[in-house]
Amino acid sequence: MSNDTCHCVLLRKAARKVSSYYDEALAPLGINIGQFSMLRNIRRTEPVSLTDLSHRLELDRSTVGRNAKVLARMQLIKIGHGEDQREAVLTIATKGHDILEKGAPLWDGVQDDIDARLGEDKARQLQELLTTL
Amino acid sequence: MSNDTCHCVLLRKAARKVSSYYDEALAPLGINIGQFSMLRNIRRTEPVSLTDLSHRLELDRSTVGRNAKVLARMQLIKIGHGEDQREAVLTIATKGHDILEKGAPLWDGVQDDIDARLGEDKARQLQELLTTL
DNA sequence: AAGACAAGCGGGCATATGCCCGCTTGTCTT
DNA sequence: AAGACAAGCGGGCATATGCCCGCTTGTCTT
Repeated sequence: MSNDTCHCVLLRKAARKVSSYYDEALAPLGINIGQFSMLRNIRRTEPVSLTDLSHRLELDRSTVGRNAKVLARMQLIKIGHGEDQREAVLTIATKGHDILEKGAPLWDGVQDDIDARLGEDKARQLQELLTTL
Repeated sequence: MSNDTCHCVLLRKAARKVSSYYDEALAPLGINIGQFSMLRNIRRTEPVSLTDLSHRLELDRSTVGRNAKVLARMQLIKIGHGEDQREAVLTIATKGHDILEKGAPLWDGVQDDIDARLGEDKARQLQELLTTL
């Protein structure tokens, strides 16, 4: 079997490509899809620790910690402490809420484009397959 | 719509997850799936320039250049010059052929596992969808 | 032939990702 | 209460990715 049909390589290519669609759409906000997604996840469960967030995002904790620092530097989130002094606790900052609001329609646009291009059936198929892997 | 159904985020998660399957299988060779895939692509078209390879891999040229350096440091490929003095030309080194041979069955194993888990139909569906994106 | 223009790279900058190690803080056992 | 053990992080190390800038080399126009 050739490399062209390797699930992994195809997945990685597709992920890069689709990410770039979202990145382009969000570019006016100076934020990429990874950051936007992380911001959304924080909002859903704030205040949230790095460890909890890393489980939700299925990323390594140290990765989440570093990515959080980038968001904090952009003043989109605040990194504080919980009752447990070990915990770093993330909350959305004012500017973060702003970005979330402005980003939503941009994000929707790309999502809708992809859905339209794939068609309803295939879009659902894709979701199913990806969550199965 | 919630983040859980974002094509992009799902794709990225799936790509990371599946990559880790391949990485684990290839770990005994001290190589990861990205490197292995690149090695295979080089073999198919060697001698190949960075620019050509970047088109094949759908990666930025500078990314390919840096990744090539890693493979060269591992002595899996050689980075030489073409007739065009501007071109950096990649060829598989002896050790690279060795890794390609040893890696093939490991790679097959993971691919077969995934195919078996998905079933023939869904595996084909996945390939189709990913190339459509 | 000389100058304009393009092709091919490398290096710098920024972010992303995972693993390991060691430190601090909290909990649990005896 | 003290010591063992675990949880939560940060920092270091390595690789991965894209973009931009500037340099070298090749090509093309006049």
